[in-house]
Amino acid sequence: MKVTISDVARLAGVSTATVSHTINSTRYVSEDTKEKVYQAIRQLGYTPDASARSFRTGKKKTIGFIVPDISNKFFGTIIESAENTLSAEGYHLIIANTKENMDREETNLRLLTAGLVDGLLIASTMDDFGRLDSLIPAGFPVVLVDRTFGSQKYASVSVSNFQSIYRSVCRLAGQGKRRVGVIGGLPRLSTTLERIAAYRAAVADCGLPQDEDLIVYGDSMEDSAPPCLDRLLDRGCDAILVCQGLMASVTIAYLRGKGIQPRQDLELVSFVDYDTRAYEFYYNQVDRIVQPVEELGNIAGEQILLRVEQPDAPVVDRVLTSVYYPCGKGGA
Amino acid sequence: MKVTISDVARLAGVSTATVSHTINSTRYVSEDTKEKVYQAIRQLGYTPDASARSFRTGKKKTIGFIVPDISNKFFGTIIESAENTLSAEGYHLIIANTKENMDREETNLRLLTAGLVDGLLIASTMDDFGRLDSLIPAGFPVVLVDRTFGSQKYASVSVSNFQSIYRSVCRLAGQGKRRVGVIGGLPRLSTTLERIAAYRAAVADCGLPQDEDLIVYGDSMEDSAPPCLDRLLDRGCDAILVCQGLMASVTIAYLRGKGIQPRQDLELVSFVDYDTRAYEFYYNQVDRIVQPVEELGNIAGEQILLRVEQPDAPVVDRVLTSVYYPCGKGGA
DNA sequence: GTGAAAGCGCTAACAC
DNA sequence: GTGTTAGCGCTTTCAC
Repeated sequence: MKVTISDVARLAGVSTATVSHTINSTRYVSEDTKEKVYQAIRQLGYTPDASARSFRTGKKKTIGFIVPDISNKFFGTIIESAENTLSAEGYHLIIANTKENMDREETNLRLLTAGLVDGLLIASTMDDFGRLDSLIPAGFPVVLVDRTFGSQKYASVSVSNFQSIYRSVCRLAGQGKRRVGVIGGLPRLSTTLERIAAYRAAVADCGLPQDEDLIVYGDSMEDSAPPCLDRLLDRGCDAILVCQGLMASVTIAYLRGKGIQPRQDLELVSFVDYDTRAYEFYYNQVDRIVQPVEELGNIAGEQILLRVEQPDAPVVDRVLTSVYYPCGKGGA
Repeated sequence: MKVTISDVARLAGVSTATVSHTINSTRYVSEDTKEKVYQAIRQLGYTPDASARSFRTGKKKTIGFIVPDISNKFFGTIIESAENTLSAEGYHLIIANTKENMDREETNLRLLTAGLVDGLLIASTMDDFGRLDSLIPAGFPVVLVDRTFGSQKYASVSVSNFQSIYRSVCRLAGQGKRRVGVIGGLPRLSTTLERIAAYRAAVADCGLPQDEDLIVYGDSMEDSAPPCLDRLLDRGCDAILVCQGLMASVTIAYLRGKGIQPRQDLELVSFVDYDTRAYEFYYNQVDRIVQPVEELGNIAGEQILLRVEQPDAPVVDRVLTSVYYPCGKGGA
């Protein structure tokens, strides 16, 4: 049957306390005793039971991550770097996929906060901060990732694209483009709001026509890109800004399929969520906005660990910035 | 402080046993009593503690998934569909990323089997079945996903690409292509072995030159595609088969960047791991081999649940098949 | 139809 | 430097 700490204690001729302390290095144990304990552990093939341990200590050594779309490489990469940081500290990651669905997010929040995890990373798809907030028990360690809300209640890590987008539009204007269309993600997301705001500001400042028809929204999933693009092409754009990585890569493929050459026929500014090297050939005819995806995940991991271990640490709002690479140039 | 089952029992004027049975519908409770219990639960905002429960019952309602590369959309999609199946049954998913590193896989196996999860999905990067096997406690529920080993010891779900690859090569030969190059993933993986075997068989059967220089291997990660491709181009291929989705999409981008038109300058057969619709324009000049990725994930989820709930269920080896779509045609 | 109470395996306060 | 033991919150057997 299952080998317990008492079995080990008995065989080693010591108390369970000593075995526990030996395993956890939590008080002094003489070399001799240690040796006896480890010997017994090996002999019995003992592994401490994780459930019993977390039950006893209240720590699960597990962080939950509520993600809108795991199959999106953007989130896949964030998860990867967060998991990296967490596993280095002995934490595990539980993934919950919401598919941009608020009810699924609600269900997952309820389940995960019920003693399953020590803390939560949330890339929320909620439109209403109140709804999110009401689902989080008081004092529960939370870090908002990528998508934020105005409130200072929870720590957050996000990327500001205002400057990148603003510059990209100005540069298009400087090249003589007049009708600059924009494709955004889900309209309710903080990321989309900021991006569209930057676009509007630049369009106004550069004296471009402020035509609401030039702004179209997708649902942040792949399939929504082609219809968005078709609408903008119908409306006679001479440049298009695609504000979401997944939709951007689909857009480029779609354009090429239609025989429309980026750069020659249409100026394109595209979000790139991936490691740029492998894809440089794919994006070589478009202006790129590159988000620091891995850094986002790393910081998210660090921040949630901090909050789990020091719940009273000051709430920080970390805002990273994306980099704008005009086509043909190397730097920003 | 924390609200426990005793608090609820006290307020409802019943025993903890009754509260437990009410919550879990595990023995008859009168309507009246039920009402009192639920009332107390609501009033106190009680949530049963998941750790205590799993400690007591030994069931964690959690499955672990050991993945080689979360940021690869292929695995992202498998995770997504597996999580879907699991969450419908109240299970959670813990992700461990190995980055195709055997030592990381070993560490994760040790951690996850130590009472953290009820069962394990493994897309192993191991070259040696013995090493994997020795890390899994006897009787632990395991399902091998995508990558298998000859042994019948564990249940598995995988995709056979033999037929697709064989046909694609024959078709290239039929079009008069002679020097067909192939790019494989990590040589040690069962998936790579089968794919290269299919290639060899077809090359031999079709009477094409059997030149070992036409077979190159990457590491199943993005960055390895361009050098592989350069080597094959140097060796004068008139057709190339890319046997891994991530490397395939990079290959296409790379070719286009070099001004080499698939179809015109070079025939291309490419693995496509994604939902085909959104990307059809990207792949419209290449022959495609499409794996049933979502189905793989769904079945993986079902199988591990089966094994967790009935450890003595017969060990099955589910082999799905990919579909070959010659360029320009709709069906297989 | 419901209650009393044992105990899952571990940690940590207290005792020596 | 090490042992004794209470008890974490829950499920479940046994009893009535």
